[in-house]
Amino acid sequence: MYAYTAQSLKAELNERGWRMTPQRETILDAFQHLDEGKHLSAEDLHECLEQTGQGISLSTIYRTLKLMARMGILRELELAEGHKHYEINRPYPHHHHHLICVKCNKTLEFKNDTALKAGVRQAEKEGYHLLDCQLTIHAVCPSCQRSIVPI
Amino acid sequence: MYAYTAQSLKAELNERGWRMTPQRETILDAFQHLDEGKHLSAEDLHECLEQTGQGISLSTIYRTLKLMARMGILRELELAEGHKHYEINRPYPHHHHHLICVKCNKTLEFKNDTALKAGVRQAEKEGYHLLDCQLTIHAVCPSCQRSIVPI
DNA sequence: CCCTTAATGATAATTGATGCCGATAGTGTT
DNA sequence: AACACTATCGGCATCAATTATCATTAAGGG
Ligand SMILES: [Zn+2]
Ligand SMILES: [Zn+2]
Ligand SMILES: [Zn+2]
Ligand SMILES: [Zn+2]
Repeated sequence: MYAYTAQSLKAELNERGWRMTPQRETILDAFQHLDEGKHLSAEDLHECLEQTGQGISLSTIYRTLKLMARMGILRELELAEGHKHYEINRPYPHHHHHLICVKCNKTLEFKNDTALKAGVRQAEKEGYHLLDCQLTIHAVCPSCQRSIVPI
Repeated sequence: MYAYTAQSLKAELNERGWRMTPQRETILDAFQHLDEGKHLSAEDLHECLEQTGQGISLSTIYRTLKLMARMGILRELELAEGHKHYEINRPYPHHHHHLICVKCNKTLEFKNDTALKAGVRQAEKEGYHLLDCQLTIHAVCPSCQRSIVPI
């Protein structure tokens, strides 16, 4: 969980016999310039890059998101919309968690070092190499509690 | 997050103008008798009930799992296999979290009251009605760290 | 017991994600 | 700088998990 640059990503890829490509750099760059609190799905990213004239095929987007998540560069989030979202995996003290309303899908971010430390400690204890640690809260937000809409 | 019975489920459903059905009771019962550490997908549950002669259509299974998750009776888990898993949402001190190897999908359960409390406190602070709180750790297990298989 | 309508079951449709393959282009080497 | 090797790309076909549809059934309140 450290901050990646195009250079350090290339180094890590080459070390494993893999390659740096313009597409991978573009995608890393997109996430590095994404505002805190924003999360992109594969489709989101695809459209977003299309609009800035940096179009990348959807296949490559899916492949790269999965690759970067498994390298620990991106966090794979299961919010409440039926598909994965991604954000860059910033180290402490930027690390945060998510509070999700299951009715309206509104998502709040919050920080909690205790939970983070608990995750780090548990991974260490079991000898696991940590990639990401997220405290996810499913709940009903105040306005949805008042609404009469079923479930 | 309290322990449901067929009676209390019926009461809560009726209160919202919904109905208790044999299928819903069967599914609640299946999860209540599931060993700790077991997680079922919709397909798993479908086959499992089929074998004990309590067959329920897959449509109803999907509908009921989603309903119960949104009522807070079941926890919806995003493990590492591309489809959702469910388990009953037991209150403290049975409440637990998951440590997942992203390479082999092996999943360990562990308890951590600190993380649970942090989640409860955060939900309260924002005025959210808590349904579930899970600390999910994505990592690489010791044996997968030694393996040469790419990512 | 009856009426209203929520819920079921069977099937079709959707869709997020992956597999495939010929074409392209990084990387290490000569 | 040119080359060889092969990882990666783009476009498209495919898969599998989930959702939508709708006629039929049955729960629950009066
Ligand atoms: Zn976030
Ligand atoms: Zn809400
Ligand atoms: Zn569990
Ligand atoms: Zn593993």
